[in-house]
Amino acid sequence: MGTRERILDASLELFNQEGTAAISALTIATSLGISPGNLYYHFRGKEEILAALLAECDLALARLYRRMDQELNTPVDFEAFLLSLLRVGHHFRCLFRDQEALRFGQPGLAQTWRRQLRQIRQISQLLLKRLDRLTPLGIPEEERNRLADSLMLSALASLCFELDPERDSETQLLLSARCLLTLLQPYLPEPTPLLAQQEPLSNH
Amino acid sequence: MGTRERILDASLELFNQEGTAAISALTIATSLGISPGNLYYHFRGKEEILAALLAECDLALARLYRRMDQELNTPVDFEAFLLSLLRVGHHFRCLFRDQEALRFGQPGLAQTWRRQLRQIRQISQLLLKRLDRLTPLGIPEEERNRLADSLMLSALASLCFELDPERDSETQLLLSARCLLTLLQPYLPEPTPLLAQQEPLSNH
Amino acid sequence: MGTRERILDASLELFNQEGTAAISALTIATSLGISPGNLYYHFRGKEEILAALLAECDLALARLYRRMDQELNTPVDFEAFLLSLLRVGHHFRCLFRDQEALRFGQPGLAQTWRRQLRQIRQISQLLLKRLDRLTPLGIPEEERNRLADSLMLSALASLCFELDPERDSETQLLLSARCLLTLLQPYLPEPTPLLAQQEPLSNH
Amino acid sequence: MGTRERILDASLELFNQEGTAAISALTIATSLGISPGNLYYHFRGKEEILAALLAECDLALARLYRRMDQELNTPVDFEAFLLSLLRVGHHFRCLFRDQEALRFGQPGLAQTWRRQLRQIRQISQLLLKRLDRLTPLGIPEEERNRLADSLMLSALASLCFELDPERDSETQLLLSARCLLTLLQPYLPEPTPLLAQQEPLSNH
DNA sequence: AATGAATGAGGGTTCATTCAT
DNA sequence: GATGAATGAACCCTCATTCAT
Repeated sequence: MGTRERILDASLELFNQEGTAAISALTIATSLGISPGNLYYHFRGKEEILAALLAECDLALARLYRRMDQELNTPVDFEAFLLSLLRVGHHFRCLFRDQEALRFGQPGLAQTWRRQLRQIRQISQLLLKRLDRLTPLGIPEEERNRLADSLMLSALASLCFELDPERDSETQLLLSARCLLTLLQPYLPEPTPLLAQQEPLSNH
Repeated sequence: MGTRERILDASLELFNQEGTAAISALTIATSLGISPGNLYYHFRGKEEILAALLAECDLALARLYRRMDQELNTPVDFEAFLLSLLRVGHHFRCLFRDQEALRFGQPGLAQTWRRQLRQIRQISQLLLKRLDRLTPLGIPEEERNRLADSLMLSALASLCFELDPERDSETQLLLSARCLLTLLQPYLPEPTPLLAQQEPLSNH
Repeated sequence: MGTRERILDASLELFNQEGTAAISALTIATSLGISPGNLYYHFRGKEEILAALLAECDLALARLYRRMDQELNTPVDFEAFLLSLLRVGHHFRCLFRDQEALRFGQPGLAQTWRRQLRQIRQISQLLLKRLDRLTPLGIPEEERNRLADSLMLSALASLCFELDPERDSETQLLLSARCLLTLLQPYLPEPTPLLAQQEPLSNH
Repeated sequence: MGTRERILDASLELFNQEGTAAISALTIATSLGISPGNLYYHFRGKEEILAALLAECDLALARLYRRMDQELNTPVDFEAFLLSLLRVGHHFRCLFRDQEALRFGQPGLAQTWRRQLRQIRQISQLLLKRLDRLTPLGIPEEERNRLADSLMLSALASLCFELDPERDSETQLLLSARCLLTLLQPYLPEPTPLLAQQEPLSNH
């Protein structure tokens, strides 16, 4: 694996663990056993690393969105997608937690970030539109979009705030997904499989 | 107004505007026209200021919660409370946006922050419990709590992410409230007044 | 003496001795026994120190110019002025030697520098105009101005290049002054006192 | 053209444009489209490039000096030589502008530089000696040498300071030459052709 | 209460230079 | 001859924090 990729991986790991503010360029370099000069040979600084991670996240979401367009054919697929989305979000969770660095850093970075947020919003609205076609939700478009926004916000917040920090991350993801499905529950004809499960999440 | 209070006010203002990371102790002191030494006479550092703001937020929420216990008697009151909560959150929005400083700063601060998050979660669950008594939601307690979590997460996220950054903050608050009420809509016998309004938010 | 002044003095000393490029902010601070932070408390960086030195040089020349306007009444005064000018230039010689830092540094610094050069040019032209009134040089204004430019250039170059580096600086100044007066010799009715001296400069 | 020559040419170009301090080895390599390793294959560093340029300048001046010895037969030739000298100086102007790098760099470089300055001084003195033979200047040798020094200093300074930065470089050279000839004017029996011209430099 | 000069650790960044390929 | 990743020293600068006054 090339040095560039190793830097990105290590950075994401460290950023997720300790927050972007707490991690200096030197910390990243040291954790990889490379010199600071080498790190700056590959990235012009911490912000450029963040930008690269943002681009990676962007790409992962775009890829997921394209698959959604093709493969979302049953309500069960919907749940799978929700989990996939949450998984991507969790993988890049430092990006969602560190609003400040993204909003008040380089102007270019802030702009990219806003674009990405808009994209996420669109994905969530299109997701519900798709679901509406599979099993009509029985609400006007405007209300459906508000519902999509709420879902997105809940999802983003679950990445930021970790309601149950003591659980392992996989369980957290499932709990988050459950929470989101609960919001959709009233509009669906029957309970989703995930919600119907008998407490599989508590035996950890 | 005492210097201590002026420092807290100015800090909150600056933190909200530019993020806690971008604001140094000197910046705060300069913006107030006082010396850095004087700032350190009142607070041992930036983190202590954050801790004080956290305590203020805590207090405001506790006060609100006590009022809720007494005054939440009709579904209409519920909306008012939601807005009040959002307003408090918006006033202290830097606290919700800067997860990193709170989670990875002084251990004491991180602990206080986690306690506060738990308190907010409790408030939201009690809020729904109250609402359930006023107009039965028709769902089991567990589902109601998940719903409360989702509401809370959406609310927190709306403080962090600003879906419509071009709108003024009052409108943003109303839009957030609408989003949250949409989530409750299926469980309520009739549309809430806020949702029933004919597009009052667009003519600004 | 205040720290600010001590920094300027030490910087000028070091810049003159080893060149501005070779002297880092840390070197200056260390030579004064103060911390780098303290240096940056007084000046935002090396360029700001250079700018302050430039302003000091500017002031010294302006003061000299005002005196010239009042006190230049005999050809003998002229010589004294020439020496005073050379002395000021020698005191700030690093400014004349390090064209690059001044021309390619901060735009503001470069502009100030160009203004100063224009001022020096004016002083030299006014100096000759004055001299012309005291003892007519017998040449048209245009030629007189070219002569003034040549004098100025010779003077600047003598600050930059040190033709006799092994001599002490006072002797160098006198030799420079002699060189400049030689240029004026053909236009003056009688030898200037400095030129008439019988080799006083060689017995060192 | 070999890589070595291309490096020297590009370096001189960049050094003249932006100053030697502002140009790093990487900048030179990049401007040529070669790798930094390749640059270091040809030169051990920036200082060695400067040394090579210094040697080139040395060679150009020595060649000119030899020609002078043979071809300077009329006062008109004198003007031509002056211009040739100025042209060489202008071509290598970065060397004269960046005293600091040359004086405070490698000891070997500084020594070479001092030798070169002495050579230039000799050339200027021999130039005047030659001129004296063609048209007697009527001054003792000592005064003639001081005159030669002044001429040299003016010439060097005109390379460093650019009195009229807005003019193109060819015009600047002609103006410099005029300035220098003005200094000789009183000693010459008749106006030199360049000075006799009716303002040919202003209609550009 | 308040000042403001001073500290020093640490972060970001550059760059001359090397070396395996 | 040439590449380009890698090194490490040094530099510039910020900032939380202290302390004599």
